[in-house]
Amino acid sequence: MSTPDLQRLGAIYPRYLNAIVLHGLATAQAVGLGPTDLYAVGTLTFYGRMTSGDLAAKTGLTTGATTRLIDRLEQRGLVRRITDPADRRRVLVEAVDTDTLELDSALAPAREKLAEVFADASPAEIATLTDHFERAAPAFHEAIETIRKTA
Amino acid sequence: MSTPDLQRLGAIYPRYLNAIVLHGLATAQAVGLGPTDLYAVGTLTFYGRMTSGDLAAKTGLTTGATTRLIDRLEQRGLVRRITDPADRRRVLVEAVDTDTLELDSALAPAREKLAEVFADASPAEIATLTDHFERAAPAFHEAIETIRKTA
DNA sequence: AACATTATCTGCATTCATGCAGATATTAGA
DNA sequence: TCTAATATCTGCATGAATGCAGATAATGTT
Repeated sequence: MSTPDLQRLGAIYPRYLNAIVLHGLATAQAVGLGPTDLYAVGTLTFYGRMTSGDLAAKTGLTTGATTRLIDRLEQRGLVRRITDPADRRRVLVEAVDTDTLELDSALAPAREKLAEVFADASPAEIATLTDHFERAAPAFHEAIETIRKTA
Repeated sequence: MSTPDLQRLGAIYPRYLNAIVLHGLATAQAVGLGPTDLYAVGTLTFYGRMTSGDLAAKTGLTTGATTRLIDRLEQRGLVRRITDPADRRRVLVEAVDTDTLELDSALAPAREKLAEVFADASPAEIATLTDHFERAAPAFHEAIETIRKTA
């Protein structure tokens, strides 16, 4: 690929990521949750129920801090604790699906504006973007693990 | 565009955004900064010097909290205060360019893995992605403003 | 010149997330 | 059965980010 292409990509990409994270922080603030809390809910929603320990690993918190995190989220009715019948030491945590969540209204502006962006894309372009997202998402997760191991 | 396309996009996109924000949080933790602090530096880096008040608006903090934020970042040598000669009440803040920053090493894993993802894309696909990023970034910024006004 | 407005900073207080170390409950192994 | 290992929880303490209200300094206005 040619250099001008890469230059243009290199110029916008960090700004793009910056904008997404800032939007994530603003969203958390809007719903009155800490960033970690909000994105823990997201993790549980997208990846399904998991043990408290697994959630601790995902978030990078200690198990004690994770207990408290689950406490906060449970109190808000965002997640639910289920004791694992197979191993009663373990606690499975799962997101409560709540479309009633104020989160929806906080995400609405982004949804609307992004809908416009995607609406102007051809089917082929949508496919290209989707392919990219499908590869980039796990890449970020791997990077997170690497960062945690290194640090 | 066809429904299957949109379904696939709708399935991956929230996970993709979740991954990016989680990566942002992990990065902040790795460099020992709060999320707000790290992304304030990013904002200053990408958008250039601005007044303390403008930074307060961008971050959604009060001016008092912003003063403290700048204090923290200045103490770390990440930003610099410059009194505006035209209006000496004002304080311009700018990012100190420091390639030496440990931030670079924290971002390295993501950079490497994303480089692989982008390397497999054709020039046309890169162009599609770049176009998208260029439109999505401002969309997120607009969404942030809308959220703040609403909340 | 006097006053109002604006921009940033400070003192004080509060909230909250988090770590750490030890406690408890459960399971696995010898 | 006794002991070790594992998973989560609790008590305690701490640090850190933030808001708020008032202080300070500079500018604009009449």
